[in-house]
Amino acid sequence: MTRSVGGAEATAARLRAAISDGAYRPGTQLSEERLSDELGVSRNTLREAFRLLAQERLVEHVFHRGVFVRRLTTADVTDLYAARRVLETAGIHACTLDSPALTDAAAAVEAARLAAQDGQWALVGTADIRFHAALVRAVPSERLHVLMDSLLAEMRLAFLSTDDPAAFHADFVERNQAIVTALRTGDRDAAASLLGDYLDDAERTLVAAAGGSAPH
Amino acid sequence: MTRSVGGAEATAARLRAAISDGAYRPGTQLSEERLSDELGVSRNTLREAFRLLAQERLVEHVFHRGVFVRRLTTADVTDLYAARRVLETAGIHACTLDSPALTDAAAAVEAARLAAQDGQWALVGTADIRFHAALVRAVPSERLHVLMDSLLAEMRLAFLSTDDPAAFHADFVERNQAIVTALRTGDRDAAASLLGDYLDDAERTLVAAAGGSAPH
DNA sequence: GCATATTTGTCCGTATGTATA
DNA sequence: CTATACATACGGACAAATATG
Repeated sequence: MTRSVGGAEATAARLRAAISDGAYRPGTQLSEERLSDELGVSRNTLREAFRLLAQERLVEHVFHRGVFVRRLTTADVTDLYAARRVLETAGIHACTLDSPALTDAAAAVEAARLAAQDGQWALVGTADIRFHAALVRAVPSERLHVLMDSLLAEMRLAFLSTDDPAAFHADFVERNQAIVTALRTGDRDAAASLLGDYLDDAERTLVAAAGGSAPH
Repeated sequence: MTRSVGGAEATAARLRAAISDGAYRPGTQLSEERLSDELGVSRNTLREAFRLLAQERLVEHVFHRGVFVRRLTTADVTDLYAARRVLETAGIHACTLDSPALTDAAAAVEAARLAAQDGQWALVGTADIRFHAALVRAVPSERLHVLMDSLLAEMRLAFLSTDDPAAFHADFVERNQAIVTALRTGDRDAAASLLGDYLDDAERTLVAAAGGSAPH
């Protein structure tokens, strides 16, 4: 289904990219009038785009006050990782040797490794995210896949809070590789254990980083 | 001109209830002009309500054709149960003896039993749904709770396809009780096993019921 | 295949209520 | 308390796509 260039979907995509890139920092207000003028769309269309982004929890809709780029609290980070543990662990246990999810996960690790060699840190981060999304793909439920994509989009907000988002991802390339290796030998319990450690460490790092930013 | 009772949120709530009650059968189109006149809200407000319901997957938005009450395919039912298995199993394993989730689940079973004695089958269905929602509450992630609520709202569409939605829920009251008993003795593996059987049987029943309805 | 009517998509202007300065 | 800014909702208008004859 193709949308017009000025449609709500396209507007949401532009804002999504801008937020992920850090152009609009967490906490900044997205004024309807200013943005509708800036992006060349009507207020109604912009409001529809806001609704899409609010659904993804990238922006926060405060009643009668406006729309703001979401600022994650430590509670948000904890919540996100609790959800990821459930989904990714289920993915590990549903992952068979011939599962396309395993192939995709392995490909993501390889892409991350190559990007790291070239110093393309943004690509490393994207590949890291793709790896975790691939794990959940082993569970045969598109609804869970959609949720996982949403959680990972929200994670990008957390990454923005770290001093060095690139280094954050780079540290985990080898650990992703270890998970793939365990899955390839059919040792799902070992893979689940490695994943659990991964998530614990990543959560600790991000909670520490988010601790500095005061809520609202 | 009748004064509108409320905004988009209230309009969505009214439509949600009407759909769950079967007033609008799956597949029927929800005309903008007719409904905005019927509910006493403007077209813009109604469209806003449609977006909320589409987000919950209760209605389907076809570009330039309109909004329809969602008609679940067998693939949808399978997908829903795959997602429920992941979430509810995680809830079982996160459920401790002093967990509020266990208390809520037990209360839901008791409410279902009382309603069944009085022949209040609609209440039995509501309590059954509340039981499964309670299980997932043991997982400390609000994002998963929201997803579970969304999945259960979608499940109501599947229940509408059964010949006798009331009997469907009534059959499972005792099995819910058995799960609670297992959890109270701390035997989470037994509870998970009982839950797995429950979900398998329920899925089979609904897939058989949904098999008759052909997709548009 | 074509012309028509109907329905949806988008945008505008305005009025009202609410929160903030 | 007043003034400002903003979100919410309404009604109308026209464009675009679809359905119908």
